[in-house]
Amino acid sequence: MIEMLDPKLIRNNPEAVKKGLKNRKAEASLVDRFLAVDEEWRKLTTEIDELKAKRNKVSDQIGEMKKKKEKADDLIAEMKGFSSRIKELDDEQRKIEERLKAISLEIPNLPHMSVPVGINSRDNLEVRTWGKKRKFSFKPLPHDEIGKKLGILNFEQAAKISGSRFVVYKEMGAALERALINFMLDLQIKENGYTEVLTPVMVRPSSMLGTGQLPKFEEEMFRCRDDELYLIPTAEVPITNLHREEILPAGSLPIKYVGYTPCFRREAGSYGKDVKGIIRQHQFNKIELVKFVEPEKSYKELEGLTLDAEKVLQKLGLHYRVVELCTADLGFAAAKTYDLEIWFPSENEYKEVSSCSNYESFQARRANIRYRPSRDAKPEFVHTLNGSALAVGRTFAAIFENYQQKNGTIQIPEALQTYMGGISTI
RNA sequence: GGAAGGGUGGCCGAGUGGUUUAAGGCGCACGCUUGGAAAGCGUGUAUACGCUAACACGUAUCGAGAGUUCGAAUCUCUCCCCUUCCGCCA
Repeated sequence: MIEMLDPKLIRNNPEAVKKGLKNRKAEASLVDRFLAVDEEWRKLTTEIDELKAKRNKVSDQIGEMKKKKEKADDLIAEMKGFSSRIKELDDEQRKIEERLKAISLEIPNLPHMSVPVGINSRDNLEVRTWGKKRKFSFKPLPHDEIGKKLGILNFEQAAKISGSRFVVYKEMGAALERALINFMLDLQIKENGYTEVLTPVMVRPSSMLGTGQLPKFEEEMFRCRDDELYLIPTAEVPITNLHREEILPAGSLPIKYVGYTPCFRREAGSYGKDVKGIIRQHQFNKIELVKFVEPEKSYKELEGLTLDAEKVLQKLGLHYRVVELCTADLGFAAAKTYDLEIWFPSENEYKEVSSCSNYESFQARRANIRYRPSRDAKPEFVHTLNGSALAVGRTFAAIFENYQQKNGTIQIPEALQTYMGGISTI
């Protein structure tokens, strides 16, 4: 049965779990509801197990007697109807399990003890910045206007072929997007030791369950009409599911993947938000880092993963800040999250280009991903982490804004020039 | 789109109602043997849950679910998945 949190943790430390839930503004009474149903389930399970033990024993006896050509009619008569009683209890048990599962699915992950307690996103903590805001001798334009003027971003044609929240990249715009993808991939593969994967972008419902998009966030995803397939909202889904239902052998951790995929999001409920430009699109490109690690190392690995993502911004020379999300702003499955935010001069605002999270065993439980600590040891759940490195479209927009010149051209960051055929200006 | 075949332990693979508490093999671990190794021989080798201080014990799991039966890997039904061939196609 899928458990979101370790049931033993809830049984043994209900007060600690409640406190964690309160801190992230989740319903703490979930704990008491869970414990009540859990108790019911365990009582019934013990009873059922005893009945089944008797059934198995008597059936064996009957088999033994038949083998010896003895009459077993009395025993068979005695057992008539026995299984139907078991079946009734089995049905009851199944109903209880469904209730237990429904409650479990509602329980979010617990914040790590290092996460600052807060009541909303204003309590997020800026942990460091890199670089400085550029000083402009002219009024910086928003990225979409720059793109339109240069004729390399076209929103009208995108709307014609696909509707709002889509964009067509042209000429050096398309080339820049492509350069960013290759640059980001190469960096993680060659310098940070990640294994490259190129996965399907359409997945089954079972994969969406594995990483937690289903059942809660169904309305956020695009689904095929005639096939049971969803378009992925992030590469986290196919990559984390690579090892679903597996027991990874001792010594195989950490496993580090980097993958490029387009991502698809319906953005239901975001009407009116980020309507201009390419900040919030139904389809966007993203490079994703995913790690499978040993539990005791996962927080060290989170720091490393965040630095791996930051390195992209540093090489591109983009000023950014690292924000640690407070308990109230954490995503449903995350225990701790750092966001990377780039400064956008046209709005004098920082925008998220990466979110790096430690899920601890939360996803591993759902997706049943385990490992062996040593050769003969019992399997344990891995810890999973992932982070964007980076959202390509937003990085593209940030380059437009931060590298724009007074004459309307855009400088290409040095690190990208070899990926752009050596040119230095658009 | 059409047709066929198949899902059994870490892997291969037997198994059509009761010593199958899943044969046998491979792999792996330990031991015996050896100067050392190989071979050979022997022993062991799933997961989850419950109950336990622990050992032990119990229950479930042969793709999933339901049915028949005292008893199902095995019989019946429904579904899922995989493979192959034909057709179409980048």
